[in-house]
Amino acid sequence: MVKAKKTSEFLKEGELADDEMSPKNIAFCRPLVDDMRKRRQFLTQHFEYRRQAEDILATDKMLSASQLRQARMFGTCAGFAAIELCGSPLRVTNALQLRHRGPTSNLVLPRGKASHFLVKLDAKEMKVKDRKKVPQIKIRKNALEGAQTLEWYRKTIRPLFPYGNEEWCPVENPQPLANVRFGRVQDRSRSAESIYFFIAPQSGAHLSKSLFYEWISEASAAIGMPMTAHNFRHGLASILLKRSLANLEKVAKFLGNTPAVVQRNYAWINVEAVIEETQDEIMDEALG
DNA sequence: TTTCATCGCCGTCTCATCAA
DNA sequence: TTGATGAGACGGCGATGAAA
Repeated sequence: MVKAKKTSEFLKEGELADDEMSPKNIAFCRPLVDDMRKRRQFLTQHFEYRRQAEDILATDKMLSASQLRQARMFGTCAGFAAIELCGSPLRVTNALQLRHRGPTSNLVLPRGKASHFLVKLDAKEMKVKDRKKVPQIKIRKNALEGAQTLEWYRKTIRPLFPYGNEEWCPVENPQPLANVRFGRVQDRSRSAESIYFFIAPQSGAHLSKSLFYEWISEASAAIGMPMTAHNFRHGLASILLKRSLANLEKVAKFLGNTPAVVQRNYAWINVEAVIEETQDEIMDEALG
């Protein structure tokens, strides 16, 4: 094996990739740390997804199947991005499997005086099994509109899914998609609302990761920031580390990774940041 | 034809185990 | 106690087939 590593280009590349972020991900993150405009676009992309969905829904006419798909896609991406950017960059499967109903619910909706959403992941659902590393995550109502976007998703987009509205969810013989619009087809004798916050278009199960990857790829490209779902984690970590190397521990906790892993993945930022911080220290010494 | 679910492959990451 | 290693889980993504 050692010999093979010395001779095989493929294995050499694999060994290298194991130690650092992939070139593709670095290519995505670099503009975020270098370009203020890109950074702001990344951090507020949920607004743009929401605007796209609202544009599609701004009609009194029945939606076509394609328009319905687009509205669901942009709306779901807005909700997902709000969780990642205004709450915590959860792993994709954890976010897609959030449940706000039922005995295993792990997403608490705003109620009473509380205006925030609360994510309460169990250690069993996390890649990191250490319970101490699984904090509760508040998604607050503030200027970044995390909670507002989730509330909008819940009230406007989620009911566009067959199992997204308890007042008219079909249990058997689902209505044609064309009729699934703002609850126009109602059957109060039926109630099978999905327990999942993000719902699969054709069942009451959670939105599948493959379909979501397709949606986020398409939606992000449409707003001029092509990315994958996992790029939320990479992007946020890169931005925070670029601000200061002292954020290393903070970023590790934020991502649910170990500091060693963060240091290894974002070494390319560290090198540049170390040089810049050192230059600043020299300038401080020189100019007092 | 379009949309979506499922499957599978490869890379990445965490964790448990073991040797130094 | 620390570092190396391998197993297993998860992320990323394409291929394929079923259903509308």
